[in-house]
Amino acid sequence: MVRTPGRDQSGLRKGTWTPEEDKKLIAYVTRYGCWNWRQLPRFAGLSRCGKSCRLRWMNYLRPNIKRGNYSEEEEEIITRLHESLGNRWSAIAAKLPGRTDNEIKNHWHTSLKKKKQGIKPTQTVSDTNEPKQTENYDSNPNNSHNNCSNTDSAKSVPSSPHSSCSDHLSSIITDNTISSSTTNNIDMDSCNGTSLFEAYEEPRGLNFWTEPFVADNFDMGMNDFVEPNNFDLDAFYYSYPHCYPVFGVDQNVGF
DNA sequence: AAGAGTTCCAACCGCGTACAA
DNA sequence: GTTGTACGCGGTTGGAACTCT
Repeated sequence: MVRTPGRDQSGLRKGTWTPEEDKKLIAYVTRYGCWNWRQLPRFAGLSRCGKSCRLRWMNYLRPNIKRGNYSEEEEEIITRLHESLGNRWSAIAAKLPGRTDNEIKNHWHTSLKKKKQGIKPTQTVSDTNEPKQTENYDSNPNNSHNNCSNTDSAKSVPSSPHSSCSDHLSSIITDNTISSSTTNNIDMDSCNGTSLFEAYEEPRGLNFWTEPFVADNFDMGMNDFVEPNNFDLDAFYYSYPHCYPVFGVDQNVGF
């Protein structure tokens, strides 16, 4: 499922994102917003192309992203919209708060298309009572803060089992820098009617409004990224359980 | 137990569009 | 009108996880 990390000809990293890279990207975007995706990785201390950063943020790290099982209601909406819009996944995603076009596209090809064609989709782990262990954020059974378990009980409620997780995320890192500087990039509709501004809490004494982008690390070099004050990795993984490392870290470490 | 086949989804790639110079 | 740059979208792929034989 994950791609082998590698580098392209220009030395930029490719493949799976590491938790460290995620951390850098989130820390940077939540503080400064995505003012220029092409330049962003350089200032964020990432050896990635801007396109890759944008994709990672939009499809995985962005607040309010709903992950996991689709409710029947959501599937119905997707099917209906696909009939009218065709493969315009971004347009469909715009109607489904918290879902990304990529995720919808994948779900369509793996499940809904077959359902529509009358083919019973192959039963997968997610269709059973067994939580799929490959998801980072569900891989730690001892994570007492992870309320986003992929259990079947979630199927009985309209929203995704991960919605609570997303809500939690948004309340913690919802960011007016993002909102103000990237209105084109952040789908405001995906906030379930709650403005990113409204839920925003000033993180750890930082004032995003009074601290200009050029603040402390504008003139830094490629690898001189300075994390926001008192960046706490534990707090980070608490807020972003789905970024919890899959490899190289003791999965049984609870929060 | 082990190898083969299948499924799923994160990530990549290329193209089209928008916009500024 | 042309060119260059940046972004967004949709199609495709890589490979781990899972299932089957």
